[in-house]
Amino acid sequence: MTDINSSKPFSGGPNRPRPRTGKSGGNPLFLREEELRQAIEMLFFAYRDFTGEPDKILAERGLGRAHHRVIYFVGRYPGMTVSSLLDILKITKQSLSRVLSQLVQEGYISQEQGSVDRRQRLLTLTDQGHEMERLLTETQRKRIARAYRAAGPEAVEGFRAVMLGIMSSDDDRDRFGDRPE
Amino acid sequence: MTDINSSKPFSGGPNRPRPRTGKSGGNPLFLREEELRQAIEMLFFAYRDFTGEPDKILAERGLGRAHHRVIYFVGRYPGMTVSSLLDILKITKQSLSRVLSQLVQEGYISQEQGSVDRRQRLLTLTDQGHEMERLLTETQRKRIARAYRAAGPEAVEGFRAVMLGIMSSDDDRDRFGDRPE
DNA sequence: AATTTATGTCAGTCATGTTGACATATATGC
DNA sequence: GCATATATGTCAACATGACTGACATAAATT
Repeated sequence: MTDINSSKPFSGGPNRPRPRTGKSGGNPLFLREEELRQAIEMLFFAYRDFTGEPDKILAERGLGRAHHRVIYFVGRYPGMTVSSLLDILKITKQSLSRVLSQLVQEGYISQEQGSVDRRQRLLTLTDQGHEMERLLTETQRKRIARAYRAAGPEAVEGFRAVMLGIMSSDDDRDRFGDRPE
Repeated sequence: MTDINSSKPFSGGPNRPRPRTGKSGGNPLFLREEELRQAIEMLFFAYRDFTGEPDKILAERGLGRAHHRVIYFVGRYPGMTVSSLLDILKITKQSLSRVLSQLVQEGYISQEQGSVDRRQRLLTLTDQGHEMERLLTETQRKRIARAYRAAGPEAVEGFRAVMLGIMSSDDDRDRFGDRPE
């Protein structure tokens, strides 16, 4: 076999596998089922590619996706507390601890005692942290910008509405309450 | 402190962290930056919740998210080959191998020698595999259905357009070429 | 007959998540 | 002031799922 087809799965030929759709032709549920499955797959493919570039950059520096998340959200909410971060990421304190202390140690994040509640360690990015944040987020911002531009403003509204609907909690939806006017 | 606020990060008070937006007020790039960051975060929150329920079900049965992906795509493309699966998942052969052989051993997936190319192992779900696939996918289908219903058909079109734009490769976009009419 | 392809496997490593227990400092309620 | 709750950190042990690199086999292709 030449390699003409090898990079394209299911690229043709009599034995090309076809999606299994469960119900048969005229059933009105058929389309709905197919539509929903496509959404499931789109989420998988889009998220896989969305995280791919930052993952590469991180790996070159001995960091992982978990570090990216922490850097991202600390950059987004400067002075946030550890518990806020735990609420957002929905991982355990121990999982965060490992990642966070590494980031502090390697100079990406600085901790400062809270003035109101002195038990809190308020988290902020160092200059190095900001630089890394920009480097990582830039790839994702470009990707989204490209998709938004290609799809148009109405599509963007639709995308946002569906994404909000997919989330489980109102608390998370509320983060997006203030639309950019 | 009472727990009135503890479940809602940033729920108020003078010290509530605010998003850092980089550029200042009147800059037209400001809104764009905020809009793009919201998209980045929506992808994170939506995907986190989207995978949460299946992950729980899987964990109860000693399986993980990787098993779900394999079960899902084999259910979707019955008779698919191992290399097709590798192309879709974009993981290494070794990573897939462990997951796949466990699924075969535990009776979720059966392998059959290809008739055209006898090197191939064509993958299909067993009855038990189908049952598991339904169990797992049902939670995600319901979630998407709810989001689609709430957002409306135009929003769904927009969602699809943006998701396609986020993907890296035309090969993946092509999977969604045949719209449900 | 030589090469390529499809698949499988072994050994080792790393990142990231988990649970459960325990420790410390600080804040809050009575 | 004392008891309790909260915010944070830390230890040990473990599982999953990704990786690399090397090697093996059978079948297809050239």
